[in-house]
Amino acid sequence: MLMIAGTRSLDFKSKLFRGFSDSSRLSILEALRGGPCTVGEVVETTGLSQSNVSNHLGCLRDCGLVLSEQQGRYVSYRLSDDRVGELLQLADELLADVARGVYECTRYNVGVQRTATGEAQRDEV
Amino acid sequence: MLMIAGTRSLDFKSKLFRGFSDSSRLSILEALRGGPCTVGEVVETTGLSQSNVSNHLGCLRDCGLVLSEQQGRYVSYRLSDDRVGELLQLADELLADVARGVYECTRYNVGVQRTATGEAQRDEV
DNA sequence: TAGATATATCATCATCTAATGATATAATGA
DNA sequence: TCATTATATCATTAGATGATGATATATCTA
Repeated sequence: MLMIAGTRSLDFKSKLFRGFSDSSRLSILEALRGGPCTVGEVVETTGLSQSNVSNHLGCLRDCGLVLSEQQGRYVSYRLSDDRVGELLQLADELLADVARGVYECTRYNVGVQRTATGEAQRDEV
Repeated sequence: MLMIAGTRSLDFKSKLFRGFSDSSRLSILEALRGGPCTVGEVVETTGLSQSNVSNHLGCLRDCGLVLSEQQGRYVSYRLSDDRVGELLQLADELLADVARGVYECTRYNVGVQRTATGEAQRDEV
């Protein structure tokens, strides 16, 4: 059996992409693209619940996509690397061309996320 | 409530990234990086089961990441856009620097995939 | 036409995952 | 110190997801 790449490295890479593969985490990353934010600011910007944001930020930090820094009783988060933003940008550009395909893809129900208040359901493409 | 980006476009993007967020799909995409392949060739290269590969290819096609072309009783698949490969490349480079974080991230058990024969479990980073 | 080959589809099931709500921890200020 | 604020942790639960195995659908060839 020929493996084209080490399964271990594929696991790493899939784990990396998994950081981007959830709309809540994406909204957090997009928020941080504008510069460092405290947890509270991310909560405010994204409309997600505090515990949810904290969990996702922990996930993103564990995976190396964001860095955190304690500042008094606040914790400031920021993207760990310019390439995180580059990946998001490249995805935007790719999406612009394959949007129809992604739109029609119904294999995953990513559009039906549960939220605390339902506010984040607003659609404004 | 201020949304930093349309939730609809975030859904699209998360769906796009979801195509990359599974090690089986990544192995398929890596296989196709070398050029077009039939389903059988992908099965051979990745060591995944035929129905599994077919399901994932269908997923990747629905999401616009690959294109398919019937050739007799074979179906040839290829990456839909150079930027798909670019995303993989950029991820490789980012991974090289944040590898420690991703390695230590234990929030997702991506390393414990079930396979038909277990052959794909071989680790060769 | 019949059999073989290549691919797709689909139900099932075990497992994974995100959101919630409650609670814990930590830092600040009165 | 005590109350408040900011963030983290964790168990629970509903729902999503990947692999499998059986089967269906073409397509080719003898």
